[in-house]
Amino acid sequence: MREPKTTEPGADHPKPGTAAWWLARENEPARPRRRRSLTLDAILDAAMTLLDARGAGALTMRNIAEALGCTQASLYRHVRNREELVTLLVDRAVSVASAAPPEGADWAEKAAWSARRFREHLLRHPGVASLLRGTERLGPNSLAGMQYALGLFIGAGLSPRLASAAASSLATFVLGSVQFNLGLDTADPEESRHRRLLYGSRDAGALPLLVEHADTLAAVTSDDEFEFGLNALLTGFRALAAPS
Amino acid sequence: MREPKTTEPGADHPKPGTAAWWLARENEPARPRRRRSLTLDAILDAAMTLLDARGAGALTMRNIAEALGCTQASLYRHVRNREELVTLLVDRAVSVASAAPPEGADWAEKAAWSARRFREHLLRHPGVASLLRGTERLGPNSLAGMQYALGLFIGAGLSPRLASAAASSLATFVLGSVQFNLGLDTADPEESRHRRLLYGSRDAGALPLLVEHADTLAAVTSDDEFEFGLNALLTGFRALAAPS
DNA sequence: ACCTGAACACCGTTCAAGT
DNA sequence: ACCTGAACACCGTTCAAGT
Repeated sequence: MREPKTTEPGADHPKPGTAAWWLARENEPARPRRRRSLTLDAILDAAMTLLDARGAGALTMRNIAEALGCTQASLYRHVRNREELVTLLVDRAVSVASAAPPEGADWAEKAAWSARRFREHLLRHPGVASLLRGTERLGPNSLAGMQYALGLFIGAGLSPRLASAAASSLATFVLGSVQFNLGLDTADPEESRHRRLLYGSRDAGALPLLVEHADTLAAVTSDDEFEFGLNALLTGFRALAAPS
Repeated sequence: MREPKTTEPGADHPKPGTAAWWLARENEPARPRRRRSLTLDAILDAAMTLLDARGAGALTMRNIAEALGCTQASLYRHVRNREELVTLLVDRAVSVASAAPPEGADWAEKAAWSARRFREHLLRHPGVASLLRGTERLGPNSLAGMQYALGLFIGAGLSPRLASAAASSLATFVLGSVQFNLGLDTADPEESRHRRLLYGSRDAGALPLLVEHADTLAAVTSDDEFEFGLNALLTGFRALAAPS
């Protein structure tokens, strides 16, 4: 947001989160292992604590520095800018995705289990969900999740290409369903009541279905939506995997 | 973000985008129709122009005011805060969703047409896509889209409840697939090359499928992902609508 | 009744100067 | 080599004062 005056931003360095950036990162000359009081891990830990405790709005360089007892400027010794910090934080926060589902289940049950688990993790850490867009999923933890999903869908009979599309679709759906309901407690009876009022008071000529089914629509929770969509996606995967 | 010192934010007024907020909005005493040089519509027009031309990062109260030739403070006479402005802007920018698909197509083809059209609209206006989260979809234009989708899925044989879940799932998927690839041109050969390098250079012990299929995976575009996921979702809807 | 000017409390980022 | 202090150019929001 605060770009330097003369140079194009990112002309020198790839944008955090891109493949080029992750690649460049591991080819860097392995930070001189001096006695450092401040480490990248400590910064990310502090950032994660802050994010969980006070939300994405409180994730500022000043607050992170304060939590660590250093100055803002010190952070820039470990991180090129805030975007880079967020990219690293998000990949780290997403490690749960590679937890192993119960053995003995078929591929669809395993995929559903992982998707639900990922969603629950994000619901417990809404700050992470709110940061988890734009940023591409190419960090080590995201890649581990991708490897797992690929194995599942290839095992189900999809080509590597389609398995990749299936894995992305599922991740997109999980993330989208959390983000689209962020800060919106659809299970809250007060919110549900307001939605019923809103639907019911629309113009019945223009929006007849909303008016007619106001009660039903207002009662649908984001859990319902998620379960239905997950079910539909996996059913679709199964159909598309079956030999035509 | 800048909350007043003593009072809880939103203790007085509902959060922009919630059902309660949209309801409260239309019950307000219909702004005294004086000669006003500055109107809400003009503000939203300027904001939209700014958003398209310079992106979400440039959508500041200062820039909007400058474009209109007024001071920042004047904006607050028409809008309670920036969040409210964004909520109104997003609903307005989403009106395209209610365009009518070709007649004579079946419900699944119509749904696919609308989904593609919505996605293309968002891809052409990435600024809108980047703002279109959190904010719930309860504005007039969102509701029009919902009415349309409900009609489609009820016509396909789903109950109103499931039709609502289907409509939400589809919207979630479209939005998620755009946001998840924001600023990431998967069709860019340079980006694709970097992804191939990244996948190919992983540890073959831990991530064998990524290494083995690096070429294939790097070639998958976000268009491919979207088409596959859309197809899967609609196939799933069809299966779940059919009498078991 | 409407709009402005000026301030307030914040941001991310940089960099000379200290140790 | 590492960290600090202090600044710079921005934010959103408020409010007394003007017209």
